[in-house]
Amino acid sequence: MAVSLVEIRTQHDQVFTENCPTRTVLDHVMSKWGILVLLALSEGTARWGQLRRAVDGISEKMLASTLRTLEADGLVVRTAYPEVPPRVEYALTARGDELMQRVLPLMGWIADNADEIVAR
Amino acid sequence: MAVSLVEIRTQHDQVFTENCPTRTVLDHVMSKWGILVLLALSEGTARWGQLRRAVDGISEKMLASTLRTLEADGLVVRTAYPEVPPRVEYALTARGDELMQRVLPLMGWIADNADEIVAR
DNA sequence: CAGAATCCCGAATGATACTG
DNA sequence: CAGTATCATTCGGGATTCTG
Repeated sequence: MAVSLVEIRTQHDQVFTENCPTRTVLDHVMSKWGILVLLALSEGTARWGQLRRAVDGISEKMLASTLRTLEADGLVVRTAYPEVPPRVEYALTARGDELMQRVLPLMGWIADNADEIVAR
Repeated sequence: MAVSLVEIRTQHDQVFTENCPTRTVLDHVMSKWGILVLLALSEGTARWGQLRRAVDGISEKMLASTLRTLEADGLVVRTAYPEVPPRVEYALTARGDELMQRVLPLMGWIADNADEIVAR
């Protein structure tokens, strides 16, 4: 796995420039809510209401639009069950799970170091 | 190292809630420009002009404010040399470097998968 | 060269109310 | 329960100009 920017560049000539697909993915995944929704889903399948409570502070509007973006990116799957009352479940796709394997160590580090960083 | 949200929670009771320091760090590091500036610096020390060119599309205003935020967070050091014309160098701190060790695998994965994700 | 200061617009976000 | 619709608002961020 590439562990330096130089290595990444050896395999991609146009990385992280404007209009590069990587910028789009960055915007979706690293967005304020995107990463928190993905984080919540990293624990497993969750329903709309669960996500709303798990992602502290998110509005219904932002949860909806974030989920739609992540679903369009193929990182999240939405499953609606034809029941009354309605039940809808969200889960990571295989690709989403792969992504979160890279994100979780980062989130762990942030959780460990946030106090010191913000304190200064 | 923590590799799941459950593990992270065992060590931190208030993780990723609103008003939690982690949210602040997330906003700084995962911001549109923050991560790209950090990425550019992961290759080593760089001057203002180099950063401006390395981070494609960034305005002077955003470069300045991003650098100030990252410096205040202790992730970047600024060194000004008392010369004419002025020379200023930016570099990752030890903490910044530690952070980027977690970020780079993620960026590599994004570079590898961005095309497929956006194509859909 | 390396910024700081100002002005300003539009997209992103939030709050609220409503619906299948 | 799981959303959508609408409106009000903020503020990220670009363009421009100026300075040590």
